Amino acid sequence: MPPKPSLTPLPGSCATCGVRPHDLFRAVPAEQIDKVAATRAAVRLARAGQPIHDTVFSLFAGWAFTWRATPEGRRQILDFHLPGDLVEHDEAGEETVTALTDASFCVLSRERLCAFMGRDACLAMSYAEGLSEDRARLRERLTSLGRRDALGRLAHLLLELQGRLAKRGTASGDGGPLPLRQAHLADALGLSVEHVNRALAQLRRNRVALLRKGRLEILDRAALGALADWPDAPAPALLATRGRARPG
Amino acid sequence: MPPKPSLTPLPGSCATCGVRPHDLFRAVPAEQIDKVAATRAAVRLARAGQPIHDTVFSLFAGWAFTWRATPEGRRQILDFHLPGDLVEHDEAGEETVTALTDASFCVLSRERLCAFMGRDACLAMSYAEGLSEDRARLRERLTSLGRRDALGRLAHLLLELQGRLAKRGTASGDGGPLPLRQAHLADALGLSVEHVNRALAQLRRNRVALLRKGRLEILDRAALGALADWPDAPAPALLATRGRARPG
DNA sequence: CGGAATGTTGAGGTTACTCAAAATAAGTGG
DNA sequence: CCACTTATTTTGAGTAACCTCAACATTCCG
Repeated sequence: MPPKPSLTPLPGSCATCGVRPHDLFRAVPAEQIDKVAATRAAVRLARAGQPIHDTVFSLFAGWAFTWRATPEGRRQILDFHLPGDLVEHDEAGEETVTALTDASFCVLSRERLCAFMGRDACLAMSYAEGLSEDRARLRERLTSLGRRDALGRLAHLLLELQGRLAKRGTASGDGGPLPLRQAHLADALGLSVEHVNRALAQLRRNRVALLRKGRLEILDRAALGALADWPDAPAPALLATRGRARPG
Repeated sequence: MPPKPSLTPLPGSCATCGVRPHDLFRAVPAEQIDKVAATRAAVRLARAGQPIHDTVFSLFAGWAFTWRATPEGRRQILDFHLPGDLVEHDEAGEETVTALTDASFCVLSRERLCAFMGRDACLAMSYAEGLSEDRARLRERLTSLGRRDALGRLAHLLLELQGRLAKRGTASGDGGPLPLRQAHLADALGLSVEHVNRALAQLRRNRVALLRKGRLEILDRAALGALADWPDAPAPALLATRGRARPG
């Protein structure tokens, strides 16, 4: 028997590539598609859980994530990558990229890409735009880890991912595919797996959101948004149980 | 009597600007300096603690920081800005920029800057490089807030800032100017002021680092690095007191 | 069917928070 | 330079959120 066939069809030519409208090359006019194709060094496939060593690639199908290990064997997930995302990392650096699901991607030549960007300022700006979005996302996350409690962090991340999926047409308003294990959530949110589990249970119990079998179902978007925004102020008791009641 | 004179001399022409070697325009050749000057809409000065409403500017002297407010009146500091940094933000967005010290800066015209970058791919790449550094810094911070304890977060931030200063020649290996209040540290690290104070006290007590009167003095760089890297593993008991001793 | 990975639940401990107050330092007007 | 006010730092006591450890249940997959 041949190896299990990929669940994700391989990308065809750049001209017909389904994710191109959302990726780095979205601004490149049709007649220059061949230049895009020229930056492509290879098309590759990674199984779920496998590290990806290529230092520049454009994700075509599947999810990936970038993380950093701690000496104690823990990890901090720095970002999740969805189809269409450009992913970059130094081979030398402390950061690692791992496939979250089976994933296929186009490996790009850093040299050729840089050369292309050096000539085409629009492409360079499109690249900058992507970096700027990354930064905005990281700033949101930083705010989460710094000033939101477990429930707020979780709600915020769920909404972030749902929003990114929706932008690609992969998710509707009330849910979408979300192939994360609770361990991934924990490592992205700076929490323990057990605590994430309890927070998810709370969302489930209160019919706010449901995560199971790789799908997220948002049952009460307003409540989820209120939690994500911030623990207390904007949410007028949409959830009964936010920890035990305050003494005062 | 005229208003208290600024402590920071105003920038002269772009050609002789002291921070240009470290800023966005570092790659612009000498004969095109006039184009740089053309993107400059104004030179302005902000007093310590004042908000800066300009949406694109290049910091010339002094410090600033970008932060986000929570409905409860708390804040998360997202980044600190040093001389030479390009600072951007949406006026509409949730983020605010505030001068940390008295600061002078060149306000840039977003239109003219974009036009310049649209023509000059090198400038666009230089801009992208800055964004990439921002992202790397934010990733480090995210790791701090997610997986490091208070002492680790503090050590890491102090080293980060010291490193950035050193790159500009403003700090030496064993210290430099650091005009932050403990409240800024707390809001950047996701801690309470009191806890930051205790952590600083511990660094002081153990002769690792000293922060007072707007200056940081690093007494034991190795120990500080060990703390920053991660709580336990790489640090062979350089500090006696890391919380109370473990029972086991 | 059996093993491994993942999810769930409980008990007890630790870090960091909150509240409160005192001690310093930094400004300000006289 | 001093009296006064205000901001910042420091210390303490009690508490809450989250963690760790340890089982156990469940799902996944060969």
